[in-house]
Amino acid sequence: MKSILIIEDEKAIAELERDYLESYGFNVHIEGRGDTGLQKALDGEYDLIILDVMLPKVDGFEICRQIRQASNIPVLMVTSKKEDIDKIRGLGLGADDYMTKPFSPSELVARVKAHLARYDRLTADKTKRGEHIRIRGLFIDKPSRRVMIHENEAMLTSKEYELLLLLASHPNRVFEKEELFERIWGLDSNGDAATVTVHIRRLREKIEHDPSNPQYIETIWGVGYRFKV
Amino acid sequence: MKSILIIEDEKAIAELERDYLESYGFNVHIEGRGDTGLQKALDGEYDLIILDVMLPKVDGFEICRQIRQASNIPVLMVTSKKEDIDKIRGLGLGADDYMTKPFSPSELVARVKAHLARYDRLTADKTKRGEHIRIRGLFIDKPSRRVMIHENEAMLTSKEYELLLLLASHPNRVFEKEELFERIWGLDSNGDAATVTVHIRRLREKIEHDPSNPQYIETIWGVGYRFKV
DNA sequence: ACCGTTTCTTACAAAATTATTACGTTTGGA
DNA sequence: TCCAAACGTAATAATTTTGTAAGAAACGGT
Repeated sequence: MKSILIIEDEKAIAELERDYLESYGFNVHIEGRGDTGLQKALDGEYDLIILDVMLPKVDGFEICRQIRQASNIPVLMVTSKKEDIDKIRGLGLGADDYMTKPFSPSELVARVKAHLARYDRLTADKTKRGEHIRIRGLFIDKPSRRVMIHENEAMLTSKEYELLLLLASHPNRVFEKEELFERIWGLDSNGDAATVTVHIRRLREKIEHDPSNPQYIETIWGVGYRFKV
Repeated sequence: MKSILIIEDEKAIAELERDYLESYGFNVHIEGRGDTGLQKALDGEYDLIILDVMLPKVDGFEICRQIRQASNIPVLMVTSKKEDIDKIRGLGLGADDYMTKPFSPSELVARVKAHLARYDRLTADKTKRGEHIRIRGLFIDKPSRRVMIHENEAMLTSKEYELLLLLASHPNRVFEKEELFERIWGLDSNGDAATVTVHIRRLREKIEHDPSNPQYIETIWGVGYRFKV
């Protein structure tokens, strides 16, 4: 779940925003002052910050500048004065968006979603080409050895991961059980290929919606398995 | 110099945009049709695309979708129909911004600049720059080699600091124990990787709230460790 | 539809890996 | 030089993963 920090001294506005955002499944925290807000913002625990311009102690411009020193997370500035907009732009603070009060809550949610999506898109991009595999609802990130199945992380053991990676790296190719065993367990290993069956089963348990009717790893009778695409 | 592609069938509008953008030092190219525009867009020679929704041959929605398959460059959609805005959002095309005609040229330039700046900001290599790292409640200051954990300084020893820095410099990446040992102790070192285990333990003792349920440094069974983010 | 073969599925025990603690040695600063 | 902190090693405990076996189910050819 994404977390949003609202730095806003008008309690009524802040709570309205919070209620709306929470109803869309966001995790929301409110800070009423500039100084404490800045501290929270720099904690790095939030995915997006909604920042009022006029604040006690430290104003929104300064907070935005300081956030940008430390991170690139989306900052959405809010103001009631139209002339602030030019100032935000002119100062080159690096705010991602700005809205003038009053604004509709649905407009706020739409923008928040858009910014979060873009941020994910652009920062996920640093995973260079070939460092991850995406096939249907399955996502394999090699550097982190993580596997996501429809947004949820599948906690695979070492052997399960290697098995999946090998299969998914060669979509549709059929691997004999013996080959799988040799490539993952090693040529010298003394076990037998029945082990593969059990591991395939355990893997399916974790990545398939219905392990008995697998969508990803298909059994090729009398031969072995393949990753279906 | 940044290059901008305008895909727009109304010549007058396109040329107005072009003149204005050029006066701000941008390199501008105009395409009047959807199909040729898409081709140009996929060429990868532009830094930003201004995209009209209603176009001959292929419409703006489709172009946007296809651009997003291939890259993350900023796409600014333009339309004269207000209801298109909701459509752009609803479809989740990944457009970065949208403007309704008529709009002021200075507004256009301001947005273009903002999107280009953000894109540069987010795609710049993260690990290179920065004297410090901030992830969740953890703060690592490289010049002073100090580590703060939720406002409190953690007194790390040399090896502990190097371990943490290496891990935190590559968030989520899994390091094998052997690699950690080699990179911190040196290739020539005669010890073994079990040492890493003990140091990880000591490090956790200092930075984790509950060292037995680590929030930062995760164990990857059978492989090594990684800094979780 | 039957039968031999292959795979699925489950449960349990063995094996491997990491966590944790303790202790002796080394290092660097006072 | 002395002392305290840092470090490496080893032994043990705790935990997770893995291999094996055995009965059930599914398949394919006849």
